[in-house]
Amino acid sequence: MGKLVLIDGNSIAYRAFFALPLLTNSSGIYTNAVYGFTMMLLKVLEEEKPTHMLVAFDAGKTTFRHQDYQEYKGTRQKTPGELAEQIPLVREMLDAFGIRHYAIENYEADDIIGTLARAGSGKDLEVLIVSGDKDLLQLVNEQVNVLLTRKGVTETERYDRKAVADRYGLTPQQIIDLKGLMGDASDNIPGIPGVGEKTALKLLKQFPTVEEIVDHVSELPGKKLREKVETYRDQALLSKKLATIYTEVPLDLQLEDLLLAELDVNRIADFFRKVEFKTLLDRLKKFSGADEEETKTVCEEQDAIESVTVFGEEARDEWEPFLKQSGLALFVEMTGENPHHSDVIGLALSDGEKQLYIPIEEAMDWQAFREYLADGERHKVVYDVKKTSLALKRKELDVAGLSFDVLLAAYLLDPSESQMELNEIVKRAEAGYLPSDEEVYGKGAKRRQLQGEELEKHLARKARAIYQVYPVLDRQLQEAGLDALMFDLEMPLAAVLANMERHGVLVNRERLDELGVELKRSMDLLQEEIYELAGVPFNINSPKQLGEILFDKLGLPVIKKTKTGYSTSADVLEKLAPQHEIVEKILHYRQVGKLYSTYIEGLKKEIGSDGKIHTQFNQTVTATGRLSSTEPNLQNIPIRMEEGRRIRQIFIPSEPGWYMLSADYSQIELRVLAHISGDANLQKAFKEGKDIHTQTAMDVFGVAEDEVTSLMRRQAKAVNFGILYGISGYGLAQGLDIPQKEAREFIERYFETYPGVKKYMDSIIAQAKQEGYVTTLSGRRRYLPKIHSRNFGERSFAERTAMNTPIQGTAADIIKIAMVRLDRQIRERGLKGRMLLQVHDELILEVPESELPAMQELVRDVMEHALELSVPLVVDVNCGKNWYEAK
DNA sequence: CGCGTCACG
DNA sequence: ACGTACGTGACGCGT
Repeated sequence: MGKLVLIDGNSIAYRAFFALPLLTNSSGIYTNAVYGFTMMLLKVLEEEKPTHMLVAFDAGKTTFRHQDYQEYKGTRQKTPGELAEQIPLVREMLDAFGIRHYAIENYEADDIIGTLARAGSGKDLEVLIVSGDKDLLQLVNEQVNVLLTRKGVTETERYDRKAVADRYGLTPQQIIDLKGLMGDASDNIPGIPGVGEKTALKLLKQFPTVEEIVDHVSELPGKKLREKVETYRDQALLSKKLATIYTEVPLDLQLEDLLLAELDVNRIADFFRKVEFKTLLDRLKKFSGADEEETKTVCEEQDAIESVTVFGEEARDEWEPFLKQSGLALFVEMTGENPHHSDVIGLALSDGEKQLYIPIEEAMDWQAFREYLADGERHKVVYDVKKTSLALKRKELDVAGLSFDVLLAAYLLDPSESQMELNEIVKRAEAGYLPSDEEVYGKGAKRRQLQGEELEKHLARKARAIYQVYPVLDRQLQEAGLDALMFDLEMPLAAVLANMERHGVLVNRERLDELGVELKRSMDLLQEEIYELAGVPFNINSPKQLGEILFDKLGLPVIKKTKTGYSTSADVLEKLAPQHEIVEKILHYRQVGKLYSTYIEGLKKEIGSDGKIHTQFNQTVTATGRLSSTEPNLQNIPIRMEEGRRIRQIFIPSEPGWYMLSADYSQIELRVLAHISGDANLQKAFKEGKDIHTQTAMDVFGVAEDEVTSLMRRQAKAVNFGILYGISGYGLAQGLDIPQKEAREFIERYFETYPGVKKYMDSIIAQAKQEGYVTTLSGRRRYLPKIHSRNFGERSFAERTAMNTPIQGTAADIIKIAMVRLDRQIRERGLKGRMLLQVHDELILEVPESELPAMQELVRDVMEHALELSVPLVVDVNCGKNWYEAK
């Protein structure tokens, strides 16, 4: 029996376009949709082994559906130009594969697919439909399955009758009824207003079709619902009709026309070369009969390393000219992930043709190499500059001229993909092929250290990949206007961070132990009391067991549920506190338990033999441009509650008589908002040095300063936070624990007071839709493909992100600029004090007593003038004998 | 290894 | 009707 695969061309191209970053090839042509489409196609060919195939496209703007309903797809946004221009290329690609594509006036791709699916199953073919559109599910039957894209283009979900039933509780035919009732915003199909998926499914459980539902209106539950169904009866029937795929399109092709011929690998390879899909050339192998000379050479060229030399003493003279070059790629291999606790194994260098592997002992013993490393004039390209320099400094090798980090470049080009592996970067840049670390090293327990030739070859391969990917990324950075951010900010910052990490923060071990004993005692006591009140001992840390005790045994009311059972989160427990004295004890136990396990035991494990903690500041993780901190995370040390705040007492200066100095920006994000929104009122408040939350309370509640109650200020503060996060009535209601209606009124009044902010929020969303990304003041980008999503939740999330990212990201830019400048100033002035930590809007330094006045002034000056905004930046500086006291 | 929870800005 | 506040990382539990 044969297999017919039918692809919804527009849908897949659209998915591919938004799933992949908007990358161009060297002639400036956008190719992301073609690339994604091709990936999907290769996957289907590989996994499904079809005998027949067709890709259906929509033809013109109007279809037979417009006769019934003129507004059909009336709200649909215009296809972005960057996508539209790729459609002819998609057709060209299909031609290269010898795959038929088809469009016909007056009908949509769906109808072509429907017609052929019926024809195919009539001819005893197994049929598989590939689309991103759930509507196609209506075509499912015993012979017809649907493959829906889930995330991106290559992650898919297969639907047969059972899968449709599991997901919707409906038969495939009823998908039409579902849409008839709930409508479809993206196609502008109205359905019944006020009926969503939930209500529609409920109705369809009662009666199987729209027709029967409207015929039995009187038997439906709820007066409102009956009225709605009654009023919109015809609209529902029309909607169903619109949603129904027409399966009798007059097609001028036969099933035989869709028969797949053997792939013409050369023709495909020509196309791939034309559009510069270098990595896809590799995958072609699987389809070719190995004797295809051309592709074979291309592929082998790409993954085989012929020339790797392992450095030995005898070769020293021979390799010295190699080291004279500037622009070599350098990769350093360590025994583990954490550069503070791992050892260096060896290094690999590449000039794109020759690769040299040097075991670390040899490297340290080779003078010419030491000179090469230390020479800032000879540039080195690396993957992860911070880790590389930490590794080399650990071996007391001087290093200079690490001038391009492909990891940082990849991050700036698309910060949504956190900590990209080298093979990912190479794949995206279409600059060759590299296996993933997981493939090479194995994962979990199977992870192993490579040895001998395997190690040498792999590192050589990595070094060469770095060399090859560098020019691509360098050009992409320039094209995106991200080069200044790269070379003037992130690269210099990496060096600053490396020094902070390497120096570490000294811990007062004695104080840590004291606090530990105290917390443990408190925990044991609370545990006893909780067991007593519960009448039975249980694991308080298990949400499952705790839920059973609170809600089953003690019968407390269930306020919120999670996927897996009762919610026992703090906000739920706070509401239950008045009902039973056990609740307060549990809250306290949780708090103390957290402090003990994360901050006492957790930090203890991280103290090194030098008595210090060396965190890692990750520069390529967050989507907004902030840093993150791991192993341990020193950016979330408690401060809000006094009990936890004392943890800060354990962090002390590393030299006797020195002080901890903390400098934090006051309201930096709201000031950034005032600047970028240009709102006159908000700017005025900051220029006059007002307490911003009090000012907001005065404006929003229309009262004088002395009439602002603490409740009003608290609520105004929550509104200000909400604004920064991309406000919604629901979110603010949650934050303040008030009805949504009230929250919406607050927001409305806020926007009346600060109309510039409202204007900014609207325009930034429009901009995100237009450009596909948003930027910070320094031009840092974040792509938001989901801003076009037809899924409300996804789209709303993208919109909030569009509002928040420029604010959070600009604040991140500002403190990063300050750090680079402060570091330079400290060195130029020959000061001994040094930066230790950064906590998003705060810098922590350790400083000798004699430098305190100068350093306070310097830090404040540098931080306040990192970027000149239309409102002043204000920095508070404090110092003390430990971090706790520097408040 | 995913989930719930909670620490921070 | 939809279903979230934005950005992170670490811990303990239980599959």
